[in-house]
Amino acid sequence: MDLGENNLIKELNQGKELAKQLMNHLQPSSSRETRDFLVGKILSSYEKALSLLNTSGGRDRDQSNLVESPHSLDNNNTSPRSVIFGHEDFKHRDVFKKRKVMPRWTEQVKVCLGTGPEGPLEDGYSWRKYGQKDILGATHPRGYYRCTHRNAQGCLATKQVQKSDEDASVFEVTYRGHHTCSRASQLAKAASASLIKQGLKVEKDQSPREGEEEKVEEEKKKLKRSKSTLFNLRAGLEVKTEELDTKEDGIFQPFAFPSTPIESENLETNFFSDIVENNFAGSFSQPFISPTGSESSNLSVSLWHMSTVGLANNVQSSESNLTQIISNPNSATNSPIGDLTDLTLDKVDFEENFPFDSPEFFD
DNA sequence: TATATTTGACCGTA
DNA sequence: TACGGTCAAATATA
Repeated sequence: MDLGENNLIKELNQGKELAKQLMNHLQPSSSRETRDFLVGKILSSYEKALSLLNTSGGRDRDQSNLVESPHSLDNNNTSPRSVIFGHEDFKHRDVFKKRKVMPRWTEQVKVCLGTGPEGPLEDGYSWRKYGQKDILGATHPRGYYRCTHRNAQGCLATKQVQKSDEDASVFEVTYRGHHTCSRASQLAKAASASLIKQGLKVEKDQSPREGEEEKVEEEKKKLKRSKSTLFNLRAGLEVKTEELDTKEDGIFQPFAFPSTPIESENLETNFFSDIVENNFAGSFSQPFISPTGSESSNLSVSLWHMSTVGLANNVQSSESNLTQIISNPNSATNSPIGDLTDLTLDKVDFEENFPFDSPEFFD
């Protein structure tokens, strides 16, 4: 085992532990900033891990796909709410034009959304549509999207979005490739900044300064649209557990929202409120504006992405599983990790992650 | 004017 | 040869 592998394992383990902590903080009493921070750290950790994978070549990637999962997640598909997270799909190699062989990751997120103008779930990244095809046997065409920063930063992440045949309110989103653009790091930065801002007691835009009213109004408009999306999302959220190709890769595991009505409600409310109030609207570009006066958060999109990226690669927790953790909020208090105080804040590279003087940081 | 989307053509694979 | 994925010119939008 070389240094790179050690680092990779280290990053993945860190991400796993952070995810556990995050789960413990998915309760109303927990600070949103805390969750933001954790999400940011998770994203950062997985991005680092992915970078390591990317630099280790296809062979190593294939090996990574065989990462042993000591404990398979419960196939608790009976949960009323679940989201399916992706897996590495090495059958989907990009064979177009016989390019240089490049490992691909395929992550799938199946979510239920309204069919509003916003379209498929906003995931915090910016995408550009580059194609659409009618798929044989499918009622709806499939849209092809690539990262907006493909040219500028060589980010090769793509995704495919297709409306479900069975339920028009369901979008099946397949992610291919991981973002190498700065967006991912920005998500982490924004989350961390949110935490810092809380510490600095920076007031939100309840009293916008001169010249900012217009921007706030624009944000409100976005928010309004986003809330519409959220409404549909929440209304349409349902258990969508599907059998994925676990026979081959064996690492794709379901993620279940809590089945307990009360906790489920609480979690969902907070979770999706975050999505709507902060992220769907601006794809993280306006993380601190909250016309409703509620706390701002990058949690939702980050978590969403964390879920699709992080958990997809994960690698089951030795604790067994996030499904169990989430389904049983009480586990939070029993967790050996439990408190945020376990989080080593001093590990945060503030200089690197907090370029407050950067114009794009608080845009 | 810059950026994003649409859409028909093209290419490789099965 | 059908199909899925991508390209790129044309068009639309901000």
